[in-house]
Amino acid sequence: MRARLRAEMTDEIKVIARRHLATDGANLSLRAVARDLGVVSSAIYRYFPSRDDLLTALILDAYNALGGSVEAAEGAVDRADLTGRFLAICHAVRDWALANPHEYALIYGSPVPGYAAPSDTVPAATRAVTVLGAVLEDAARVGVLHDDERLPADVAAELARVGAGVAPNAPLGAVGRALGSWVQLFGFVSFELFGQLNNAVDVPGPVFDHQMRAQAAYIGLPTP
Amino acid sequence: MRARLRAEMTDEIKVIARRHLATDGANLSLRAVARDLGVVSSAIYRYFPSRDDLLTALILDAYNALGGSVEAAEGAVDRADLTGRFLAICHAVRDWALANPHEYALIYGSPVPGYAAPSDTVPAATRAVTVLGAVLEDAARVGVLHDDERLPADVAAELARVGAGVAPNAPLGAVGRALGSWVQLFGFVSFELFGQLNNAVDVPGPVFDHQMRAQAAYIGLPTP
DNA sequence: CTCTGTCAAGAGCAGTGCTCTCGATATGCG
DNA sequence: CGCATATCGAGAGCACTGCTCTTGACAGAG
Repeated sequence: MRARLRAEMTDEIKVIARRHLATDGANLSLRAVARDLGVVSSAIYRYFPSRDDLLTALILDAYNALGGSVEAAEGAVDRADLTGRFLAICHAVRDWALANPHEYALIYGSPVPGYAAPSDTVPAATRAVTVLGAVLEDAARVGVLHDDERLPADVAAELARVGAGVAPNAPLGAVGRALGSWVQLFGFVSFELFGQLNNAVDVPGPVFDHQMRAQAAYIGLPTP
Repeated sequence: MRARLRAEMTDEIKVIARRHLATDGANLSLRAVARDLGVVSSAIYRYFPSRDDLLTALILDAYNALGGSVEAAEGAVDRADLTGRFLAICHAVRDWALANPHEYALIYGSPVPGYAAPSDTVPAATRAVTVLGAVLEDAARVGVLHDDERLPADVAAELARVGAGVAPNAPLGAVGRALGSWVQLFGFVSFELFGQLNNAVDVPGPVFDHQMRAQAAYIGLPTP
């Protein structure tokens, strides 16, 4: 009972903090949140030991929101349509990022100095890439992925580590190409959101879609 | 004479600010810089109208430093070795970023909220990508680049805009693939620097080199 | 009914960006 | 050379920040 009030208060703080995040960016002011909540600043410390802990909670929520979006979008696609599932993942990431730019910046932008993400954010952060791993794994089971024989030993070792986590049965060459696509996906979204595409690409949407389709083919996913 | 003292003071402020940037991250404290300089905080305002203007100066310097590194690295490679020039660019970007992580975060990380980069940073920001454009242009002149006939009209239009700035004679398909490589390059560096590769890739160097070699081949640069 | 634990409020500390005023000092002009 | 002017650093001060500590009110348990 008392615990439920506490949970409601915690949620309300996070909601208002998210709203401030959307308007004022990453430099979140505890006092401003407290003002909006009609409460004195020190009261916030009853629920979050420090501003960094509030940020950590928001980061965790952001990772889970993104992961949930990706899971939902990919889950709505026919299991046999591997390229469609891949594209659903890519667009889910971009759409979520465009809808929540500051939360995206919070988790994929420059890390807050002096702030080290606690290790309990790792599982939440892994949710999205796990979905890609499942697509890769399904593609490997169907046998459409080809390998790359010319992998240097150290590269192969690293890719094996990467693949072991998300797609243990995919050929290493495909893991490498998928890693490149993953990096390109977030590189594109970051460029678009952080203004690096200004004076270059006016309407990024179609370009993004085309790039990701090309990546699907490059990974080796069948073109429907 | 008076002007030279002023220039020296301005430089000294930027040097100390860069040092603070390297230790404390992006939340640069004017007062701390003033303390290190043995001067009262308000004196800084004689040289920079605001903290944002100091940041802008640092951003401009960072863009130019990165651009200079890229130009130097690419310039040291035999003109005929197109893939070598491409790889030199990629490694120059990553090496500079690893050597100056906070300055990299300043220009390619999440933008400071409420801060809009003035338009005079654009030419400096363009220096690096211009070098890639020159490689692409040389490759087009030699005739090694192939096009992609299946470009949707809107994508082709955007790629034409991109290509017009840096490599007007390269086929649009190659421009698109190069754009993808560029995005992947910075995506990789950002992932590595911002800790997104933790728990996945231990030694990113060889993986990076392999990915960029694959990109060179994907763009269509000749494999030596 | 008392005791205990939880809560918000308020004061206060050290730090921040920024503005303003006030002397000191150097520069350029007559 | 002498003076007016422009530039400079120092200092005080404002409004704000995260955070700590103490104080007093209140609800639930025994």
